[in-house]
Amino acid sequence: MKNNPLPKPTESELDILQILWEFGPSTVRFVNDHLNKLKETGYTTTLKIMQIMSEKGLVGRELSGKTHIYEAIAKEEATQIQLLDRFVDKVFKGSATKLMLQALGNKKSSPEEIQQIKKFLEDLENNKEL
Amino acid sequence: MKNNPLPKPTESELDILQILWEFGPSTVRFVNDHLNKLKETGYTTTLKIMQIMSEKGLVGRELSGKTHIYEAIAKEEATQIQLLDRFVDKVFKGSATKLMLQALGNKKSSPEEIQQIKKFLEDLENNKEL
DNA sequence: TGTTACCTACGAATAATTTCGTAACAAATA
DNA sequence: TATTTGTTACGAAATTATTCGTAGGTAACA
Repeated sequence: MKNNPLPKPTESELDILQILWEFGPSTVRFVNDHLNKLKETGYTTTLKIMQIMSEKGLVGRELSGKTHIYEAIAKEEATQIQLLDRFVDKVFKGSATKLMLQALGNKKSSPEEIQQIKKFLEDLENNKEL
Repeated sequence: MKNNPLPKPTESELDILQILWEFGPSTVRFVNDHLNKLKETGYTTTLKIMQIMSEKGLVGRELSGKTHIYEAIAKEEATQIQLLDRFVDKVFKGSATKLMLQALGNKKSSPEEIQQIKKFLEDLENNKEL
């Protein structure tokens, strides 16, 4: 039971977190079934990784009957921000603007999404506190 | 001398690419010195990774006297886009918009940068071809 | 009861990445 | 000439992440 900042999840761990974030507390069986829609993964592989995540504090678990129910402790937004920060530094030398222009130029956004972003930018300009 | 798509660079390889992108063709010594401003790294470690990058085709090299001059073959923008695509999929389930709102909300952008992004968005709306 | 079906725990194999020691060579230098 | 310095090549150790086999348990069930 450490009290340290949560470690950066590995790729496999992130796959599992995505499922826990989307569906809430789940069994290994449930997570593994969903994982297998994405990529072939053995049950004990998923189990092992979830056990490791539990040791790291990324997830919590409780016994329900004979099986464990796992729950994400790492929160979705906080994890995204943590990874985004690292990524911007590593790949865009810290320039979030560069990243955004690149993302905008490359991935197609719908007119609605563009509106959404514009609105957000205007809010940002009008009110520095968000 | 393969003709395949360039592989995704590892983290260490990316550190080296950043230096080659910034300073142009360089020796191992030069790259290692710059790397050491970022993190302690032995000379032969850097050499080894650059040799591997050469095998993978991420960099080219030519002999100049007795030392090699290395040059990035993987281009900066193309590499950033490649990594960004993967990242958006993995971390934001493919939603570039979500990523941008997060990046905007978290990293502080200057008014000039916000203007730049707004202008870009307007161009996007007016003219789908950029 | 015995067989099947699930579950956990855990060690170990595999794979991918990073680090570094050592050898060999050549050029500069004391 | 002998030593120091700087280079490449290469193998292998170390580290980190992933995968999986196997053992042991319990519950359902034929």
